[in-house]
Amino acid sequence: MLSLFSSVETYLCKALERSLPDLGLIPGNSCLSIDPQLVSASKPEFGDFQANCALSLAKKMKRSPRDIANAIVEQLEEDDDFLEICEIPKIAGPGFINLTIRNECLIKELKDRLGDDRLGVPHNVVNKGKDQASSVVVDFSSPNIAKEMHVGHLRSTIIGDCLSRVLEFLGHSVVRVNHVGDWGTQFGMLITHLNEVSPQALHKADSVDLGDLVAFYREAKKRFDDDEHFRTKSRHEVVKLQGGDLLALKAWQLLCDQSRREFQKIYDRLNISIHERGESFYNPYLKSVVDELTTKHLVVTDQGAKCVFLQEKSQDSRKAPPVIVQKKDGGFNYATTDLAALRYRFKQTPEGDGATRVIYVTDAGQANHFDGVFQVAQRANWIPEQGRVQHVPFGLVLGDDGKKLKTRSGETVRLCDLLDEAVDRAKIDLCRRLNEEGREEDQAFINKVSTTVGLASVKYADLSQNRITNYQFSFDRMLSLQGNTAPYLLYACVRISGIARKGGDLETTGDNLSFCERYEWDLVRQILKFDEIIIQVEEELLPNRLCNYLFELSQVFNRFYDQVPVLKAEQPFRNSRLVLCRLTAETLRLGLGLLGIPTLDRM
RNA sequence: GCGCCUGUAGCUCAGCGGAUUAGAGCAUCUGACUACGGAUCAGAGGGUCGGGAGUUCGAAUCUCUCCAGGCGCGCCA
Repeated sequence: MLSLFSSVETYLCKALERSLPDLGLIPGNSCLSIDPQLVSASKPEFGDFQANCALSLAKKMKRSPRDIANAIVEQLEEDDDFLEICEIPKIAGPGFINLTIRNECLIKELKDRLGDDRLGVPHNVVNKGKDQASSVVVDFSSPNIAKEMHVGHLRSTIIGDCLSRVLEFLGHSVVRVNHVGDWGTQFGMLITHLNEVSPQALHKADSVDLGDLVAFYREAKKRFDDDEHFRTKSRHEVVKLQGGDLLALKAWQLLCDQSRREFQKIYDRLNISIHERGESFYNPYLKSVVDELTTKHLVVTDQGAKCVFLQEKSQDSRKAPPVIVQKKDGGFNYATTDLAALRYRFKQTPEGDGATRVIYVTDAGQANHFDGVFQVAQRANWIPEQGRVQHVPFGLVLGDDGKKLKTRSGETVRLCDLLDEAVDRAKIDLCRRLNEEGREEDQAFINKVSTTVGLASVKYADLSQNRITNYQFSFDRMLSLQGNTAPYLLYACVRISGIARKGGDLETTGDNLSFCERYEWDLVRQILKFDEIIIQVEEELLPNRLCNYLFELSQVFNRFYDQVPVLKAEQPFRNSRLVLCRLTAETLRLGLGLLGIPTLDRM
C-alpha cells in the first residue's frame, strides 16, 4: 500500500491547496505545503487511510474542523485521478476524513504482487540509484573469547541478525560485525595457564583441543585470584602480548581459534552469518584516537587518566562522568576501542567501512556508555553529516521468577543447552501429537520438524517482544501451539501447503480476480500492508512490528480458511482464492525469512 | 546520591498525539468438525492504561512531579 499511500497523499496536498488558498497566511507555515496528516485508518471500519489535518488546522484558521474537512473533500470529489483509486471520502467524528481504496485498485495491486519476489517492497539501490546505496554496519552478538556463548548473547544475536536481514533485503550493503572480546588483561592469566597446562600446544602445528573452555577460564581465574606468583606471571604475559611477543601471540591465537570454532557451531545452527572483527583489530588505531582527541582539545588529564568530559544537557551542577580514553598506567580501555571502531566504520574505504549508518545491538545497560562514546565521536567530527549512529538496546532475559535467567543450580545458562532444550521439547511435543493422531512419520521428518520448530520458537519469542523491555523466557509459552508463537505461524504455512497437496494450483494466474466475501477482502488488505511494515522496521529497528504483522496475517488467513472454501469453490472464485493462498504463503515465507526462520510444508 | 529504562486485563505483552466500547495472546467459561490438517474458528466475562498536576478541541500516548521495580554509575567490557 506504500505507493497508494503516497498517491493519496499527493492528491490530498493538491486538494488542500485548492480548498484553502489562504493556507500560506497561517503563521509559521510556508505557503507551499502543509502536511495532510495522512495515516493508516485506526480501525478497519474507517477505511484504509484517514487524514487528520482538519482538526489541527481548525484553530489556526478559526473555522470549524468539519467545515475545513468539507472544503477538502469537495476538492477531492472533483479530482478524477483521485477517484480512480479512492471511494468518495467520508467525514467522521469531529472532522476526520476517511478514505477507502476502490476494490479494482486493490485487485490491481494484488496482481502486481504475483511474480514479484519482493512482494512490493522497494529496493533501495534500484530506487535511488547506486550512489545512494548505503553501507550499514550492524554490530551484534559479540561474545568473549575463552568464554562460552550464554543467554546473555541470545538477544543480541537474534535481533542483530534479523535487523541485518531486513536491511539487506532493502538493498543496503550490510556489514555484520562480530566485535568479539579478544583483547584485554584476562589474556595474561589465560596464556599463563595454557603455558603450564598444555605447553606442547604452542609448539605443534595443529591446534590442540582444550576441551571445555569455560572450565579452562575458570581454572585460570581461580589461580589468578589465589596465587600471587601466578598473578605476577600473568601481568608479565599481558605486557609480552601487547609488546608483540611471538610466543604470547601464538598462545593468544590458539585461544581465539578454539573459541571461534565453538561460536561457529552456534551460528551455523541458528543459520546466522557474521564476520569476526574483534577488539584486537583496532589496536593499531588506539593511539591515534587519543592523539586526535588531544589535538582537537577534547582531552583533559584527571587523576592521571586522559578523559573527555561530557557536555551535559541538564543543569545539574555536578560534573558528568568522563569517558576515559587512556588509563593512568598508559593502557587503553574499551571506550578507546569503541571510539576507534566508530571512527573506522565511518571512514571511507579502504581506510574504513564507509558506513552511512552504524547500529549497535547491545543490552540496555550500556546505554550510558554509548551515549558518551557517541558524543565524543560527534565532537571529534568522526560522524559524517549524513551519518547515523544508533544504539539498539534490549532488556534482560528473565526466568519464570522474574529474575535474571539462571540454571537451577544458579549458573549462567549456556546457549547450546538452551537451544537443545527447545528442540527436545519440540520433539516430545511432536511425538505425543503423532501418537495421539495415529500418524506415522520417519525419523528424518521428526528431526527436521522438531529442530525447525524448536529454534523458530526461541527466535520468534524473542523477536515478537518489544526489545526495550525485559523479556520473560518461557519454553512452555514459546512452544505453545496457540497464540502469537512460531508454531501458530508455521501452521498457517502448513495449511496452505495442504491445499496445494490436495490439488490447488498455487501457480495459478491472476486473471479475472474476483472476491465476494469480507474475509477475502480482509486478507487482501493484510497482504498489501507488508511493504510499509518492512519500511517501518528499517526505520525503527523494532522486529516485533514485523512479528505482529505476520501474526495478524496468520489470524486473518485462518479466519478465511475457516469460513471460505477454496478447492470446492466455483470459478472465478476458486482461482482468486488460490491467489490469496499463494500470496499469504509467500508473505509468510518472506517475512519469517527476514526473522531468520524457515517455514515447513508439513509439521 | 546521579543517570538510563520500565510500570496497561489474573498472567505475558501490543499500542506511544486522535473518533462512543483502550487491543492481542494465555488462562477461565460457552458454542462450531459429512469443506482444504479442530495445532483451527466464533462468542463471553475481565482494565479509574502506577498516583497527581499541566499542555491540547482531544492524552495510555507529550511536559512536570511523586511512587514502585530493573539496570548502570572514572581507569572491567
